[in-house]
Amino acid sequence: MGTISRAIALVDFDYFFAQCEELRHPEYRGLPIAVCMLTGPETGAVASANYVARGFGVKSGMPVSKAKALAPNLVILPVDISYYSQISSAIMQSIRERFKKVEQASIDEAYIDLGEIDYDVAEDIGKEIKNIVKSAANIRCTVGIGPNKLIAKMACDRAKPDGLKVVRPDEVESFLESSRLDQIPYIGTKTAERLASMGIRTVSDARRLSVDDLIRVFGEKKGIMIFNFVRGIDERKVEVKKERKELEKFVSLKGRSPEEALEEAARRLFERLNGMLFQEVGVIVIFEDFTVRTKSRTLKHATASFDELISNARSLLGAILNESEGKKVRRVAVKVSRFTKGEGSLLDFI
DNA sequence: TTCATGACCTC
DNA sequence: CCTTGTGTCATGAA
Repeated sequence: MGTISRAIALVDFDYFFAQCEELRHPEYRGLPIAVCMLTGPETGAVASANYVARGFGVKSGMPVSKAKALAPNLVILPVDISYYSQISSAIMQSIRERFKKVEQASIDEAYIDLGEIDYDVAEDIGKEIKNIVKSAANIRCTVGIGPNKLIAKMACDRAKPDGLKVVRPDEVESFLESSRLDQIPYIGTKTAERLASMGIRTVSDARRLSVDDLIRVFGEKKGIMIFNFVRGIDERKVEVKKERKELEKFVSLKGRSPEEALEEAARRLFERLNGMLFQEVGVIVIFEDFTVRTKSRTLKHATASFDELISNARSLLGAILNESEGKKVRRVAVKVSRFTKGEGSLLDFI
């Protein structure tokens, strides 16, 4: 008989975009595959790479040119989000049919609250989850199980690909101590560097800092979060219905004027809105030197009108361009937020 | 409260 | 060989 305690599972579909492509292109199996966001025929960045490609050192975020240099026979495919969304929805639906408390965290991740449970049983459920994902769409995944979201996530990261890892409550301590600081969610490069500059390099080092010290350096929320996370404490709930808070659409200029690109962004954003009411409009401009400028405006009333969207977006863009004379624009985005329950509904999650 | 910006996540 | 696309949250100033 194992421990009976609350357990949360995180299921994460392995190298999801690339695995979806392997599904419909069996002929590429065994070859290195990179699914890329392409701006031109030869330029862009890797969004997802299969493990054959990763064996050559190909990683997400890497420029396509570099990926090609690393992996000679690299198969380069463009991102096809709507195809991956269909597969994701089918899987998520199957998971929801079996479990009550499911929180979809992204297109390829979901938390499942297993409640108070014997951890040996939880382990079997982990295997069952893997089977559900396999049956629903023939997709391989990794499942992490722990006493909270944090440990479930870290267990999952540790077990990829095609893995299952259970961290029991009494194993949390040693599990954390065997983890690097930057393997803790929300401790990214910047935070890790900041900690390193203070001489903090391991989880044990970080535990020696007081909450007050952490708050002084990282601010209240983040300071408290780091304090708790390095101790394996995480009270976040599995939230079954998460509502989207904002939606934005980026567009590259590709020779057009910023105004023309803005119009396309607004149109495509509006399509996805599907009649949803919004009360805030924003514009984001990314310049050639990668600096970012944003402007946003709260409207008097919530609206679902395209005319209001585009006219506000235009004036915000004008204001930004005015204040940044002559700088060349790379991309523009239109953003809407402050949704209110209207007739409409947002199309698909993510 | 509004607005701007930055950090982080990660396919 | 600097890159593409979203979304959330925190913070600080106005």
